[in-house]
Formats: sequence, C-alpha cells, structure tokens
Amino acid sequence: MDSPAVLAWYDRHARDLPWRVSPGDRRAGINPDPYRVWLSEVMLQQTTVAAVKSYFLRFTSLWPTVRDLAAAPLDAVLREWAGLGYYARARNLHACAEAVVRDHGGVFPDTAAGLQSLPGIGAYTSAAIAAICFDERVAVLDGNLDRVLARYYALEVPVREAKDELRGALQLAVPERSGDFAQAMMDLGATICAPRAAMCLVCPLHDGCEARAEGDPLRYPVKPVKAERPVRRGHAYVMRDAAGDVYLQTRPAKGLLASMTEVPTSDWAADLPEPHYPAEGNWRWHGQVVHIFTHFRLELDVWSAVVAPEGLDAGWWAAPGTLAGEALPTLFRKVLAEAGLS
DNA sequence: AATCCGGGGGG
DNA sequence: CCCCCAGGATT
Repeated sequence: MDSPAVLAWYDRHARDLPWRVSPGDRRAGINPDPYRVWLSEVMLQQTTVAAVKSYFLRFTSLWPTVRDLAAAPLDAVLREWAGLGYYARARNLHACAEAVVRDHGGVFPDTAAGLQSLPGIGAYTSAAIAAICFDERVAVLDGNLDRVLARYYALEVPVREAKDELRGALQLAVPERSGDFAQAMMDLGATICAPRAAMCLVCPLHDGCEARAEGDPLRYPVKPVKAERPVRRGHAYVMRDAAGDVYLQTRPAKGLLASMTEVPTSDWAADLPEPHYPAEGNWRWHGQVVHIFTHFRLELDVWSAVVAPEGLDAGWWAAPGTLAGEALPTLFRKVLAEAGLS
C-alpha cells in the first residue's frame, strides 16, 4: 500500500477538526494533547463527527484537563453526555480519568498496550491515541478503515471474518508518521472512499485498489446477513404534582440507558401490557412515542396525570424549566415532549 | 464469537 | 424505510 501517497494527500486535504493538530502544525513541532485526543476518540466511537463537535467543545470548556474531569461528579458528566448515546462510554470516561489521575499521576500512558488497560479504551482507541499522540507504529483500524481495506483487497467475506488479516496487512503499511497516516486513512474513508460513493479518480490508493480495478467498489465491504429488529411495547407515566413539577427517577446502574434519568414506565414487552398507573389520578393518554434502539424498536404509550406525591419517594420532583439540565436520554425527552413538556 | 448498548444524518 | 457511523464490555 502506497503510504507516502496517502500522507501526501493528507498534507493537502486533511479535515480541520477541533481535536486535531494539522499536519503543518505537527511538522512545526506541535504535538496533540492526549487528553483531548482521548476525549474525542471516546466520543467518536460509533458516532459521527458532526454529532460529536458540540459535545467536545462543551466538555473541554467545562473540564480543560483530565484532572478537571476526574474531579467532576459523575452525575455532571452524565448530564453533559445526555443525547450522545452509548452511556456506558460516559461512565467509563469518568472512571478512566480517575484512573489516569490515581494510577498515572495525571499523565496518559504513551503506548497502546498501556492505554488499553484503561476503562473504555479498547483495541481501536488505544491504537488511535498511541499513533496520533506518540507516533507509535501501530495499525489503527476503525469502521472507515474496514471499508477502505475491504475495497482495496476486494475482500469477499464480511469484515468481521477477516479482521486479523486486515490488521496484519495494514500494519505492514504503517509509516513513521503513523498518527497522520491513521488520520489520513480515516479522512479518506470519510470523504473519498465513503459508504455510498467512491471517488476513485482522486483517491491516492487508486493504483493498487482491487475493487477499483474490478470497476464496482461499492460492492465492498460484503455485508453479513442482518438480524430482524423486534418490537417492544409499553407505557410511560408522566406525573406532575400540584405545583406542576415532574416526577423523575434514576434508571438501574446496569443495562439499557444505565444510570440515566427517566420517568416511570411499565415493562417493555412484545405485547402491550395493561397500564398500571403508579399513583391515583385522572390519567390522560397523549399519544405514542417510537424510538429505535440498536437491537429493538420501542413503542411507548405516553400518559400523564396530576397526582399526590405521597409514596413517590424513590425519585424527585423537577420543575419543567430544569428538564433541559437533567440526564435525560433522547427517548425520555420524546416522552416529555409528547406529554406537552419542553 | 455473539450480543448488548443510542442516536442522528443521509440516501 | 434503510444504512452506517474514529467500538467496548460482557457473556
């Protein structure tokens, strides 16, 4: 693989991103801040650049260093993460910051192996940080690279079945500027060798690419057979007290939307359960909210009532004006909106 | 090796 | 509607 061509392309076409040090600045001796690179990489796990930008700017404004983030309450981190999804990332992010401060003097390890021992840092993220910050010559393999390499080698099986082979082939191509090479390949996948379009005529890997030679690069990567997405149904109960405050509670620490804020709901089942209202009141049906999770579709009937607060002591009452600052996942923001709040 | 875990943007 | 995104932890 023509790594020099990839780097030359990157020197001219690198995306300008808030967490990135440009190739020109790198040549001038400016090195990336591992804290900012780590934060961005965790946010970018299964998440698009466009969705991450505002969260990254907010986090780095609130917590400019890993020590600041480690000292922050977990609740505050979850509130700021709300809406970004995959909430285990936020808990691992905080745990990782604490570990860096407690076990490493506030300095991130400078090798992929050392980084991967930290919470929320796996094979991809450890390699990305080690390459981008320390130019460790390690293969950085993400979803973009899966697609670029599957096309380059005209891989006839789903990527999952050939991950080790792809990593080995990529490792042989990693140049001295391994950090810029990793970011170059990801930019290539995001802009030139995209999922539904391949601009082969301007691609630095044009000459060696087998899919381009075959003439149908979009045939790759070969997709695995998709599983069906089941439907689950349930009820959501929006309770307000005489002052108009809304009853909220914290979800269990494990499982779906762990430790995030919610309004009470029924169980979620294939067949819509009978509603069991958590308190007496004049319950009114507002409508249905549909939310798509990775592995199922959820349909919630939204109910509301004014109730007496007695017996509702597991959660708390929140004024409507404070809902924006709660750790509410998008699902429950939809529920509250359906009930006429926010 | 499979499964669980969000949400949004684009075709 | 569909797909896919700078994946990791758990089982």
